[in-house]
Amino acid sequence: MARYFTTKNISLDILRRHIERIVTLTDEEFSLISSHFTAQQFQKKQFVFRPQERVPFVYFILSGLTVLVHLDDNGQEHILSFAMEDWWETDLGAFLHQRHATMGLYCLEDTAMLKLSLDGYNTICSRVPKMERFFLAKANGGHIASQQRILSFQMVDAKLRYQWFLERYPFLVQRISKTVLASYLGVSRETLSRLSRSR
Amino acid sequence: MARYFTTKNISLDILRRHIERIVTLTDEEFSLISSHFTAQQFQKKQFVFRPQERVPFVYFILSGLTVLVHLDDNGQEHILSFAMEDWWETDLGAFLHQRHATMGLYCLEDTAMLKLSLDGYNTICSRVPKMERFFLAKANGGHIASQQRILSFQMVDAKLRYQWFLERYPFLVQRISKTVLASYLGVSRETLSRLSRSR
DNA sequence: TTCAAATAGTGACAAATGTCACAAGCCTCC
DNA sequence: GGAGGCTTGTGACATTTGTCACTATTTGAA
Repeated sequence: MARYFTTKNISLDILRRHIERIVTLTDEEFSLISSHFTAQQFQKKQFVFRPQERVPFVYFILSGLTVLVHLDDNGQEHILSFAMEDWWETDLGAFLHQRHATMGLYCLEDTAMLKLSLDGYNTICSRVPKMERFFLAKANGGHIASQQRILSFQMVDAKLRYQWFLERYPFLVQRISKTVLASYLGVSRETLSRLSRSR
Repeated sequence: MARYFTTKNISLDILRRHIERIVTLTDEEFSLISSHFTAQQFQKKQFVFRPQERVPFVYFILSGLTVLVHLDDNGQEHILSFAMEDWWETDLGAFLHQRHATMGLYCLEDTAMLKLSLDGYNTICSRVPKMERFFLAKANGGHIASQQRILSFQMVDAKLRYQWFLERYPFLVQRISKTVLASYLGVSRETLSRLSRSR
């Protein structure tokens, strides 16, 4: 039991440091905020949520590695984004509008998260208004990152996208399979295999 | 002069209705908000801002049609998004972080806008905190739209992207050239030409 | 350890797309 | 009305990428 509380407190420390990079908080404010988060663990190859399910939470990742995955009509998987330590992830549309998920959140590694419900999210925003600024900063950051990724699809061929990925996320390349990387880059596994050979 | 004020007031009515779809405002709140906006007109083929320039404003479009364009090292243009009546547009990264633009905002038609500076944006957010919720809603909407577009690049070939565009934006198809559409879809002009022929 | 499943590499071929070149049609401005 | 510019369509060909089939290697679980 002691171990449990220790772990939980460490998690909350990580969360607080993360938030305070954007807005500063009093102890009271943070204790109100943190009361809405719940810790949860997932194992490698587990889904946090699947397509078609409800998505009651947004997840703050403490450790591990997940992918946000879309399955198309042919059963093919497409990876929208990776999320790891210190990142927030969810199916944003499904979470905010309380709809069924169009994507799934899948763990590539054992992953520890703090989850926050929409109610908790709204309560936090109304009780600690500056948290709206925090979430706004995160949303803007996500939007900017998505635009960069759109550009990478329009501008450059698969080979250059691969090289960019190597430069930008060298630490990730170690942790994921080529199949997963191919799905993120939007090319077939075979094509990626040839790209990594020819340069 | 009378004409000018009339036009301006109509513009502000549009803005108010737009905001009040998300949050309700008192007259005092709206007058504080609107005092930070300035009307500006652009002609067809004009740049609102170019790559490498500063982007001091976010723009709310009253009428007309613009594209957010990126120029790559080969001088090729790639269209990130269209923006028309009732949409917000800017180079978000450049605006928020006061950096040089990586994209340009170009008018495909004569366009009327209301512009808002970062100072004005921050003032509005601190004086009328619920506006932070409004901007958060817009940012989230933009993020969700960008993710959809990433999926469209990963999932489907150019032909299907073209058909989706036809279904989703039939009104836009009337207003833009095939060359511009090709750049948005991420294919060459010639390929698009062949797609529209074969169905 | 051993066997099955997952992962990765590769060759052959087909399909999709880009690039280059050219011509036809349309619009605008003088 | 004509000249020039912009847009569009199209053919020929090269390149890229996907798909399929097969094999080798690694991983994981019994």
